[in-house]
Amino acid sequence: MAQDRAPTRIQKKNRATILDAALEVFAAHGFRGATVDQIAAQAGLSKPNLLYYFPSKEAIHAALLEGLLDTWLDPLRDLDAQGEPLEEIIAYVRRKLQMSREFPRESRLFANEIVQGAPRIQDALRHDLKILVDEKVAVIETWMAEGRIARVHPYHLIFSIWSLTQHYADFDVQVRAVMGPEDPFNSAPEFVETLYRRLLSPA
Amino acid sequence: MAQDRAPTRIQKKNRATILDAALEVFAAHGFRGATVDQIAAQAGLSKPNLLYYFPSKEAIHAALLEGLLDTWLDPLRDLDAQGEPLEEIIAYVRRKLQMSREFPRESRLFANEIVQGAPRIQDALRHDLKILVDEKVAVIETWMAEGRIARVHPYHLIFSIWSLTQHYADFDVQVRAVMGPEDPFNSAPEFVETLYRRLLSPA
DNA sequence: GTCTATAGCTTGATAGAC
DNA sequence: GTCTATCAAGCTATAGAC
Repeated sequence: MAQDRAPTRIQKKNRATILDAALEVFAAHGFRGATVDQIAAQAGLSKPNLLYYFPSKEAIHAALLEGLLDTWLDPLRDLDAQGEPLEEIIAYVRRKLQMSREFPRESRLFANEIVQGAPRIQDALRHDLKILVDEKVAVIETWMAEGRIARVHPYHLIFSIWSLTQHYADFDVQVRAVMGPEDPFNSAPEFVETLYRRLLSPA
Repeated sequence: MAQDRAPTRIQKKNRATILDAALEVFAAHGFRGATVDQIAAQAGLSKPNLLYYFPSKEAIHAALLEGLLDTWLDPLRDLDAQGEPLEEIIAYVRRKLQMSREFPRESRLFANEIVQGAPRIQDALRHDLKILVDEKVAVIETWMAEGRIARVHPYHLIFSIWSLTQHYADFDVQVRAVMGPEDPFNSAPEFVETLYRRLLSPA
């Protein structure tokens, strides 16, 4: 921030514009592949002006990741231990798929980071992410023990939901290259719902 | 190549060493994030010596991708229309998971490329990949029409196999951050096999 | 707050000795 | 075939005018 006072409207607006531009560029080229020039051009600002709002390229990237991990995990947080097990999980899958559709850039930003070894968010994965997943795995295990959903490895169940749903954002070009003009998001929801109903319906 | 004659043993060995080093570095940092210096160091050569074997960084990357797409699709090519449908698909999933375990660097090389829009292999995706997938989708649709496996969207079925199996290579750090010391590959095969048996067993 | 100009570094690739 | 030295371009970040 340029000053210690509360940000003005212009400052808020410019920071938001920069972050949106940076999301676009980082998602498409990775941290190293993105240049400050590209981000500035995308944001409609000069390079020094952009660096007036953020001290460095690194700082822009960090600001993006920090805000995003929380948002990204919201659908899992909403998984309700008091709800009907199968429907809760299906609803989680649907929310996750919807995020891939609405926020593919955010998904690819994370994908870039994690494929390359998560050098900047490994701590967050080991702490925040692990704690949340462990908590929800406990819920799922209870449901399985009560025979309300079929028994499968709960961690792999969650990984499968992540991989399946994020695939449509992260590997979008490949999916579309194979499917042609048909929009994958038209048919994906029904497929994933069928998959998890058959996998988890009590025997 | 340095000369037009057939490569000597030393040339072959050095080219192989360079490609292996480049795979390591490109997989970990992406094309733009990798430097020729890093690759040379990893290969135990000087930078000019490396560029004696390949004309440019671009050429090394292209050589890697070219050789790899074929290998990567071999498991799908092996899907046999004459075999027992469910067992053929399960065997495909197992082979694919095994490749993620044995060749995680190759998986991440592709992941980096595709997440960033596949600028260098989009043509191969639209031609070679699409042709192969369309052919195998036809086989799967026949099986479904004959009632030998349950009916699901065949393209999404294949995407699900790719995403599920490659997730263990591409998102390895995240998987391990969540699961802790336990090796995900110990329990993954059983999970994916269960998943596809329940999804595809005829009603 | 925003710009032009530029410092200072990293990187891909080449020259030329051995 | 392999090296040291180096060039030219591209990059992040800053200086300083307005």
